[in-house]
Amino acid sequence: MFYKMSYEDQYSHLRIYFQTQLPEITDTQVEALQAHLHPRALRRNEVLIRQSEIERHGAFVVKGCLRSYVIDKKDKEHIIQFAPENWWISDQHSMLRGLPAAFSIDAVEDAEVLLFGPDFFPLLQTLGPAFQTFFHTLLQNSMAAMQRRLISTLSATAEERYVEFLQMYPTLVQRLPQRMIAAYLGITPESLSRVRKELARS
Amino acid sequence: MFYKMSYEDQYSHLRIYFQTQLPEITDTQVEALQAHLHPRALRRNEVLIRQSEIERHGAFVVKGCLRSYVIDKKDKEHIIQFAPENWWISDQHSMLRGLPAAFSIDAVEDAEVLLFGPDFFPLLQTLGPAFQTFFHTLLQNSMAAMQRRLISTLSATAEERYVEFLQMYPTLVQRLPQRMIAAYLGITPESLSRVRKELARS
DNA sequence: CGTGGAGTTGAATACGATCAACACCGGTGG
DNA sequence: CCACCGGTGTTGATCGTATTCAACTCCACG
Repeated sequence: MFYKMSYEDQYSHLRIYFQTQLPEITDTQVEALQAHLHPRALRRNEVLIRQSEIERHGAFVVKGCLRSYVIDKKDKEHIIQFAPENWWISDQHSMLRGLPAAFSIDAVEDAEVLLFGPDFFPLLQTLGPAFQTFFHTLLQNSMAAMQRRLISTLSATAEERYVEFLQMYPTLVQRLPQRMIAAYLGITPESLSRVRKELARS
Repeated sequence: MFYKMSYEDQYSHLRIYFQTQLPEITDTQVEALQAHLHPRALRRNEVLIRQSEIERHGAFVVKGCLRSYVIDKKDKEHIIQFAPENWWISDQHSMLRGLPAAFSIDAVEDAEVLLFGPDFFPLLQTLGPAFQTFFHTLLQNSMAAMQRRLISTLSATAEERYVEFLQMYPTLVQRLPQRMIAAYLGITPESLSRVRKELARS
């Protein structure tokens, strides 16, 4: 049975999120944000954005977990990002330009999200510099995280990367099937299985 | 002999850059930018930012080529980015927060740069939304490029990645020593040498 | 029930790393 | 001016890590 959170709950979740992140936020500003964020429920495996199609929205995750991923020429799946509660996930690059999405986004678990469209970013400008700084900082943090991950991919073994992943997302790990962790780390499910076996031995 | 461009030339280069990227820019705005950008000449191999140290500036490259890179625990060098003419290079994440730099930046060739400090970003806010959008877009493009590179690193062979690199930076390749291309691709110089040999055969 | 996906294990393979030797400059100092 | 030297790139032989392919178990779910 799929539990459905009420929309009021989703918005109150959003309000708490922003009040935590931006304490000086006003009720008026929260309402303006709500007006541009549309609640939607996703079932496990349900696809929100499909690679190569033009779908101009992104999501704030209220509950559950989403992922963005690509399928390469060799039909292998590569996960770019996991987005559990309170994360933003979107392909801003293509969304803002109306280009085909560079990757797919779907739900790893049953999820509740708030969708936003291209109109969301102009809205931020009207809400003052604190908001722009906030989202700019989010983007910078993503960038820094992506750089660390790239270096790790270039320099560390499968085992080292798996251990890093465990440390980085200790709670998330338990919610993800192993084949997805493997797809995130860039190794085969078989290799991950062996790595885990080896770690268990010690 | 190290040719030194006059500072006037550097600023005129900057003006042309912005007039191309943001046609509606005014002379007043360009002057405001110039006031926050400080010319500096770099010799080949000269270090601008040293990993783990707090150095609160970034650079716009007028001439020559810079690179950002990290040294991992195994003493291997990994290049994050090359920045030839008209590129911005900095560690915004640590610069804005006064944190130790996540990576080093040095000059691959003799170079002329314009340095900016943490005061540069507040300045942009005063220059209007077009500037914020412009730099936001730059950051988004970097992010998209980094994602493509991550996927490529996870899914493609050394040879495929080298060919991609050739296509992506056809002119730059000739200016870079092979060991740096190897450090960017995440392979050893020996492997790159073999890849090139193999490609030459066909 | 029983069926198909997820995870595990084994054996053979491939790709790139490592270590070592050598050729080829380009720059420096005698 | 030339001799030398360190860094760069090349080539060969060997090794290690992860992939591939295949078989099997175990649940979760219809």
